[in-house]
Amino acid sequence: MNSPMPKTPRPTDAEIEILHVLWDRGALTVRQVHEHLSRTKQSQYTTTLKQLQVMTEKGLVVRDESERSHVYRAAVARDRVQRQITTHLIDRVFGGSARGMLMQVLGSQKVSKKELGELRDMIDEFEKGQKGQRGK
Amino acid sequence: MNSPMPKTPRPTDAEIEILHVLWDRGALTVRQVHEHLSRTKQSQYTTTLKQLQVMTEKGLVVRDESERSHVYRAAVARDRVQRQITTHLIDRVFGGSARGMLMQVLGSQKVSKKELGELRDMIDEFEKGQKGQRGK
DNA sequence: TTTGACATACGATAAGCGTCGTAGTATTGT
DNA sequence: ACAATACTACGACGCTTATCGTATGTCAAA
Repeated sequence: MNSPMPKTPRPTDAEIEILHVLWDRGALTVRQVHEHLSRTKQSQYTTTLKQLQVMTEKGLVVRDESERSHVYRAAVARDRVQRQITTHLIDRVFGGSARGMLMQVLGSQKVSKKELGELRDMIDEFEKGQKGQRGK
Repeated sequence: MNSPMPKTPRPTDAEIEILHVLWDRGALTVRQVHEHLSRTKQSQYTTTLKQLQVMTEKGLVVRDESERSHVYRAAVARDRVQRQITTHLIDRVFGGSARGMLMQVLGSQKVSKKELGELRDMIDEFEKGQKGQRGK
């Protein structure tokens, strides 16, 4: 059988920034994407254009060329990318231990008390839902 | 007051691989580091050497040149780097939401049932320990 | 119909990363 | 003493990322 999933490359930081815009707003023209980016950072229009063109080649976005102003939309799902990158981080930085990474996040100041409560609820959910999951 | 923390740059993937060796084994010569790396990947000795030299300039490792074979050790703590990189990921990929990232990890198949239990214990720990933490 | 606003295409550049070869110097074994 | 061995320094190369300028095409308004 041939490869079922061409498997897009991990997006770079700049690419993720663009993907966030597309994930949030759907299909946009280059100008619209550039508009949103300009709120935070400052860059030239052609930079955004070029970025989108490269991302098209990588398969990260798809382009509708039927109109004069091409319309782009994300070709990769947000949670797919989030998982892809997170998995890579766990492997490289935490030696493959998801538990190690969770401890790190819990230990840092990035999670509030309220969020801890929510998190425990989530865990209860998962424990209930997934019975015989493959353990590591 | 002057800058209190020179703040080392985020290590690259290749650099992290080397740091793991140093973190696990303490102070090593280039040859020793290269030995360990050779178990997994295949590369030339001078590649490891150059890498270590660059890392020295970046402040990621420190070098003892008193002997002919220089001895390197990590200049950045493992958990510091782990936090640094994880924080960056949360910011760029999850829009600053640690909770979002935790959900992603919990949702993926990377955490076994047993680990979920451990994780809840950890949460209880943290909830008990840190009373008035600054919420997000 | 000419001109200006707006699009895309594409080449160029600078910086960073990973990799290696080669040169030069010191150490050691015969 | 000298050849083989081991070590560091360093330049170079190919690749990717991020950024931009310029060329060129299109369309509508004056």
